[in-house]
Order: sequence, then C-alpha cells, then structure tokens
Amino acid sequence: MARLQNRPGAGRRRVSHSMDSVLTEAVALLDEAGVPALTFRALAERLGGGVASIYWYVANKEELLDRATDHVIGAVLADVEKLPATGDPIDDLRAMAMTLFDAIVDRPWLGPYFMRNTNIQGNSLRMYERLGRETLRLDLDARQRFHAVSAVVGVVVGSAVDMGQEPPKEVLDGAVDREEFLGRYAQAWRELDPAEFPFVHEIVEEFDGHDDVDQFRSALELTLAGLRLQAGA
Amino acid sequence: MARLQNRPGAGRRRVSHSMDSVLTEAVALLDEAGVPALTFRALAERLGGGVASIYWYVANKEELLDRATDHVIGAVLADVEKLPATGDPIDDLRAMAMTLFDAIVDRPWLGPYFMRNTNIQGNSLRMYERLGRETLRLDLDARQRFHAVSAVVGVVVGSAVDMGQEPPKEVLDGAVDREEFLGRYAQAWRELDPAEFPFVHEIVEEFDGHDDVDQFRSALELTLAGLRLQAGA
DNA sequence: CACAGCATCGAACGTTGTTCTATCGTAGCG
DNA sequence: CGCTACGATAGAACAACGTTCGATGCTGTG
Repeated sequence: MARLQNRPGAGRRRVSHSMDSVLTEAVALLDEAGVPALTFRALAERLGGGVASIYWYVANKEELLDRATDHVIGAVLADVEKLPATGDPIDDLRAMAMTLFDAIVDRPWLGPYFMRNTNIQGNSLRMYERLGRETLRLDLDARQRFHAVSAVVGVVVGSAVDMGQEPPKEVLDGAVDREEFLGRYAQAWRELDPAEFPFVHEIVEEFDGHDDVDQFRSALELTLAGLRLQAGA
Repeated sequence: MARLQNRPGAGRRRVSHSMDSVLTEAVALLDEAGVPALTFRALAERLGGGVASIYWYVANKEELLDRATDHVIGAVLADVEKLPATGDPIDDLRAMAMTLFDAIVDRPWLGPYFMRNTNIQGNSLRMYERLGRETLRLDLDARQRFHAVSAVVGVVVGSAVDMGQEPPKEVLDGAVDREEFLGRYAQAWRELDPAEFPFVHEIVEEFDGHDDVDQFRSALELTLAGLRLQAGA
C-alpha cells in the first residue's frame, strides 16, 4: 500500500481567505466560548481551509489575539466617537469609559488583551488618544494627564479582568447560572466566623447577586471624583 | 527483547513530597520565569519525583496556581498586619494597598491570579477582610463599603495586570532592558501625526521611562480622594 | 506558454495538561 | 513475624495545542 506521506495540498479544494475574514471568524469563536475556543484548528475548519494558512496572516497566536482585539475595538471606537459632547470633560470621560466597559461586558475575553500592544492595536491607541483628549481640557500638567488616563483605563481593565474570569465552566455550559454561582460563594462567606470576618459579613448581602456594572460604575465614580478634585473643576 | 511497557514505578528511587514543598518549588519556578515556566514536568523534576505525583496534591493546574498564589499572599498578609495604624482609615487603606502592590511588583505573575478563587485562597480572603475592615470606620453604607474595597482591589489588580504583561521576551532574556523597551514604544508614538494624536504627543515624554509605582500611586490617590469625599471625612 | 512568487495546505514535531494503572512503603493488626 | 489496606508515588500513554516544514496550487506578467 502506497504511503501518502508528505504530499501536502493534494486532493482538497483550495480556499482563499483575507485578513478580514480571518479576524471575523476568530472573533466569532471568541464570542462563542472564550479564548480557549480560539484554536488554529477550529479557526481553520471555520474558514474551510488548512491550519497553516492562517500563519500567512498572523505570525502567531499572540498576534492573532491582538489583531482580533483591535478588530472589535474599532467598532467600539466608532461608538465612542458618536457620543455627544456635554461640555464637561469629566462627564465625557465617564460616558466613554462606560461605552468601553459595556463592550467588555459583551465580550469578556477582551479584558486581558485590550491595550496590550499599541503597535499592532491601532484602534486601541486611537481609543487611548480619544480618552486623553478630554484631559487636555482639564487644568492639569502632562504627568497628571498621563496618570489620569492610565487610572481610568486601569479601572476599566481591572473591573473587566475581575469579571472576565470564567466561572469554572458550569456557567459556560449553562448548567449553572451566574446567580447561583455567586450565591454559592456568598453562602460560603456567610458560614465564616463573624468575629474573624466582620467586614465580609457586613457586605455579603451586597455581594450576593450584585451587578458588575454597578460595581464598575462606583469604582469609576471614585476615580472621576478624585480627578475633578485634582483639576479644581 | 522484552518490552518494559506499562511497568510504572519500577527502578526509580521514590521521593516523598508535601503540600508545602510542592508550593514552595512552584513559586520558585514562577519567580524565575513566570507562568510559562511552571509546568508539571519542570516542577516534578525540581521535586525529584514523577509528574503524576503532583496530582495527589492538586486537582489541576488552575488549583496549583491558586494555591501558589495564596501561599505567597500569606506572607504579604503578615506584612500588612504588621503595618502601624495611623488612626485615619484611608491612610491605612493606602498603606495596605501599597504593600500589596509592592508584592506584585516583585512577582508580576501574581496579578492575574490574586483574588481569583477565595474558596481556595484563604489568605486572599483574609486580605480582602483586612482591607474592608478599614472601611467599617468610614461613614458609608454596606454597599458603598463593598464598592470601595472592590475599587481599591481593582486599582491594584488593574495596574498589576498592566505591568505584568511580559515584554515579548527580549527583556526576560536580558537582551533588552525595560528602559529601552519603553523607549521604543515612545519613539513610535513620537512619529505619529501630531494633529491626529495631540494627547499622545502631550504625554509621550511622561510615558518614556515612567515609573510603574508612580502610575499606580496616582491611580490609587484618585480613588482614595473620591472615597474620602464620599465618606465626608 | 513558461515562469515567478503569492497563497494554501497536509503532515509532522515538540510540548503541554491530564489520566490510567501499576507499584511501593508503612501503619495497624492477628 | 507475616498480612493487609491504604496513602502516596510513579512511568507511560493520550489528546490537544501552537508551530514549522516542504510541497503544491493558482494567477498575473513577460
């Protein structure tokens, strides 16, 4: 029996891709089941082509993730630019941060990759610029402006990472919903010694069933209040 | 020739471990070269034993990372508890957050895993309690306290994640130092169109050679200022 | 029609987390 | 002293992954 070894490209119908189709399908996989679902094999199957072809468009998986991230940030940037200006830079900053956060709520996989490599992520850089431009209207020096934007981005990413950590996988399967997952945690907290954990007992009812968006908004509000104070506005 | 297949445990001298030795060596690997360096095979070799033995102590890699994280957070917690109380809860909160952040600066791999699973991470939970206890002395309601601690932890983790992202690997190899790595980024930014990126140009000199600790401290200060305002103190 | 080079592809490689099953070593017991 | 049960250890095998290799198809240009 003849060995058909090392005869690549024989038999199968060829398929032609494009950077855009690669990223679109990559994002689709990420949306469906997060980062673990984005494998070169799964992506190739979805594109109807071979695994190695993808390497013509991206050098490695890291670049694939960076480009996929920037791909969706492009749409978010468009949303941000459509936001009406209120005249108050801090109000505008809040609106932009909320828009950005909403996007990450929709796509929890975004969190860890957002703003990771502005060389590749051109839209992320534009987003950074857009946020920073608001600080130009505040009475701050360059360093304060730099730190202010870093702080706002930090709040967004910090909350996003906190949220984005996949619940062991029962939730992804749909076997257990988020509510129950949180509830189990809360129950474990309630059973702690109240003398040793007074604070945890104080807030456990707030934690149980809490809304991530509320949590984020509060954190953002604290930062913005501090910023307003700093700018004397 | 006799096949020596499927005769495990034959020949090699047996080694006995302990939860503590497993975690200590795991942390050593993480400290040396980050998360990618912590493989079950590398860890087994370091312990002088077999790969599968580690699975008697932890169910999987996730749990290994959670336990390793909590292992070092235990030491940080001890540092935090040694901190002198100033009488001002917000000043104490700042000191604790700084201590926590310093630990993450020393061990960048900590960032993404800190506070991930308080079921396993008992020390992280105690740290959370410790931070929260300061808010009990502020004039806030339970929800505000919950959000305040979340915000502070968010700032720490957000900055830590931002910092912890391994520079492509030239820096890890020591071929390029952090200074030059930042400088290259800054250079790329300087070459952008000033009309399109006025903010980036405004802050590029601040970015170049900036100190992560400064950046973190500023973000923390904004949050704490907002908190002080909220508590009316 | 030949050629160049862009784009695609199957197969193979090395590494990883994890599981399977066999084995060792000792504490308890008669 | 021997036997047994069980806590603990171990090598080999497996499936999945990212990545590389070299060959092959396709298409526009001369």
